[in-house]
Amino acid sequence: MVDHVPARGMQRAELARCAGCHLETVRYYEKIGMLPEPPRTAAGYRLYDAGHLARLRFVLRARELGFTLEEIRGLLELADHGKLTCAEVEKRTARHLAQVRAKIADLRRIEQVLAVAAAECTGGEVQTCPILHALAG
Amino acid sequence: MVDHVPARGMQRAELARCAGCHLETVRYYEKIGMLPEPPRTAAGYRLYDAGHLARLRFVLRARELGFTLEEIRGLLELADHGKLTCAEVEKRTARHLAQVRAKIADLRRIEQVLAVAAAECTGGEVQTCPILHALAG
DNA sequence: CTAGGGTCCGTAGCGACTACAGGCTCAACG
DNA sequence: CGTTGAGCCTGTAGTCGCTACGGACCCTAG
Repeated sequence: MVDHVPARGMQRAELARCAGCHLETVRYYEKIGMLPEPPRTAAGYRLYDAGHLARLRFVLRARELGFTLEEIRGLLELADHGKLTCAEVEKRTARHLAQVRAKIADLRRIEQVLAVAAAECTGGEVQTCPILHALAG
Repeated sequence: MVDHVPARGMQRAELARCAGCHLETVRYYEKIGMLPEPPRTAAGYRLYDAGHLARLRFVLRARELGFTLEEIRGLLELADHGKLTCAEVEKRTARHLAQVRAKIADLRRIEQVLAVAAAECTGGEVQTCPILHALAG
């Protein structure tokens, strides 16, 4: 019985499936240096192990949390060079959190404008439509 | 004394300045059909009037409110074909508002994860860093 | 008459993928 | 053993909404 997440010998499709990402994303991350180049079979097929999977999962999770690939690259480089300190991670997280909060504030303003305009809409004439009025600024 | 927003004869830079967008955005919108092609001088310079300005402002405002250019194109087409009804505008706005709210919900989840992890961080060992723990999923 | 700005055009770049074309390899089935 | 179909390989182009750039005109002031 094969392990659910085999430690070595995964091909690209299996790695993607285990990590829950698109097949081509794996190759893309390799191309831009987010994943190391894996060893290959004689025929040139990539062979991934659990280390690759962990790294890919880290990248994907950080993406889910809204970090850019450049920010993630920074975190990975810290780790790769043994310079990873909790304080540094916290600093970068705080910066990112501020960006997330700014974005939320933006969207809430947008939501307000749209919701107010929609609520005012009485299905009347186009000329007096509050939504179009909001859109016209 | 020239009018602050001259009704005709604006060049591209002036239109962009009046609308508050980047110079090149004007040309881009024309290229993708969001703005009509304006008349030209003998030398080929574009000449915009108040109608162009109003349309450009509409597009920019809708962009600020998070509509995609395709969505805006749809609204403009309704208007251009005289099929613009308040009910239809309301329907599209409601759809967009739902997307905005979904995005806010996404970001709030992200904010929660990051804030909780950051609050738990005690500056301890990297191996136990709650932020990296959150990032590892 | 020349210098400087503004305008013209097409094209390339960003970020983060996704999709495709054309060719190889591999496992299974007849 | 041959064929078929799936999976893998590569490079390239497309997405969205701009922004930037290069090289050629044009227009005005000094």
